[in-house]
Amino acid sequence: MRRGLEFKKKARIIIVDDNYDHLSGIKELIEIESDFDVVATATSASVAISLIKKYRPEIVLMDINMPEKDGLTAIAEIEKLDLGVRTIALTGYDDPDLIFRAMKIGAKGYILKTMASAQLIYAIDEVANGKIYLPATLSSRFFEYFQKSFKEENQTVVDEDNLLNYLTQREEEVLDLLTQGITYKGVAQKLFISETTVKTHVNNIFQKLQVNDRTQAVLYALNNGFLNRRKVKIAI
Amino acid sequence: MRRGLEFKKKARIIIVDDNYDHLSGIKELIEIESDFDVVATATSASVAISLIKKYRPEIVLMDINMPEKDGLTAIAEIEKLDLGVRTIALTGYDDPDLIFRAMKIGAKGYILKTMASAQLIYAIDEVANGKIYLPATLSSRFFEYFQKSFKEENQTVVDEDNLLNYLTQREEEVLDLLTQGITYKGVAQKLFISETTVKTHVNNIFQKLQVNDRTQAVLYALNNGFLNRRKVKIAI
DNA sequence: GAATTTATAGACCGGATGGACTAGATAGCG
DNA sequence: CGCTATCTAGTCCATCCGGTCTATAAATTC
Repeated sequence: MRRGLEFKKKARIIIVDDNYDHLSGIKELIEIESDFDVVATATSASVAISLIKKYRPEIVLMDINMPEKDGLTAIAEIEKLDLGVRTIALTGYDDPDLIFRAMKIGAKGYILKTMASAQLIYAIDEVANGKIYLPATLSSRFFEYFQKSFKEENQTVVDEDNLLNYLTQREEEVLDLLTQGITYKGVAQKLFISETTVKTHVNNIFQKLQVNDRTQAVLYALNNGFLNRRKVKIAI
Repeated sequence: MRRGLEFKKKARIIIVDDNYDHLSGIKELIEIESDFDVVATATSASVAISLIKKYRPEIVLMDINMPEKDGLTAIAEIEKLDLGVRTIALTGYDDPDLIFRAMKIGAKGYILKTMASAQLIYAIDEVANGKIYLPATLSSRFFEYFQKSFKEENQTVVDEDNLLNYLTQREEEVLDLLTQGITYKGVAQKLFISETTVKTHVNNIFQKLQVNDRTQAVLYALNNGFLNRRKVKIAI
């Protein structure tokens, strides 16, 4: 909408697939069924990256299942180049972990090879227009995986027989300051209590967390979600 | 498909919205346009939770923007109950952060009030069938936010003027052991060097990281992705 | 070959930390 | 009221830690 120039500009595409038959199949499909311009193809990730540097396409269709350098690593590298190239992962598997990793490293779309050709064209269109596109089915699978991982994280962090639960409020305050790398004297000043009191609290903390020194206490606190406790309640 | 019983079973729904007009509007819409069964409605989150415990619906439509207890907190609580209730967030805002937080805490869908009624019915249908549903537009926004957060994470962790980069290999080994809560004597034994050597290394580490003690050094290391350095390369 | 960096190690010192006790004040519970 | 938990504070003592300075061998760089 900004300028007339951008409007009818064909998106330029590079296709990467180690299987040459698939490659030419997809190429033909795109050339016949759509308005996009396939400027190059590659059967390996390393060649693809050279081509991308050379042609600076808008879109890259990347097969994930390739020998040698796999597609995910390739996508990560492309993202690191930061050329504004938008990559769509293309694969036969709808494994949630694969989808998650692809989206995490910056893929702008994820399409199954078994999907209808119209879907592929649509995906390219959406991605070329700056959107991120996941078909509803895959999106659903992604979110299941996404939510499961968060659920597990919350459980291990919040629940369980977390020794942090045995700390009194004052002890938590002291530990909180310790996790900021503050010395006993500093803690005493901040809490307006004597240094010996701090030491008493600290020793009790050691007992309860079953550790021997500050560093271990701090590490225990960090590894067991001490800092997250408040956030969980306030932020969500 | 499994049994005749499950096939035509109407999904039972509870609707929550602090605005009574919206509430009845949505209720009517669902009753007229779909086959679902609105078993109850509520204008506050706390009432809603009681009703959910009582009626055990399959689906809850939850308005996010409510005074008192907000919808996100309510969704989190419902998820904690673990009753198998599937919640769909319903709101006027397509703020990516809101979408992200809703999906993170376990919402099974996210619909804008401005969307067509057919979309709402479709969403309920999908969610009732065990899927997670985000309209393509919102899904796209979610992923932008999702990828941005990962990109930032990687940048702050890997690059930048990270003082950890100035450490020698030996110093890194020492720091690594310190981040495990090991004492100087222990480090000396593990590395087969004298304790005074460890102290020398540690003092150099303090200088380079510009900190004053072990705890601060460990905290610096953890906050600046010391442990991730290896993982970043292996995992992806 | 001289200069620099890194890893090693020692001495000395003072302050910080941790362990083991004791103990008073306060608040809550049965 | 007595019991318990919590917060407070103290003493004594041994050890650990951090600061500073010096020094040697090996490796690297110039």
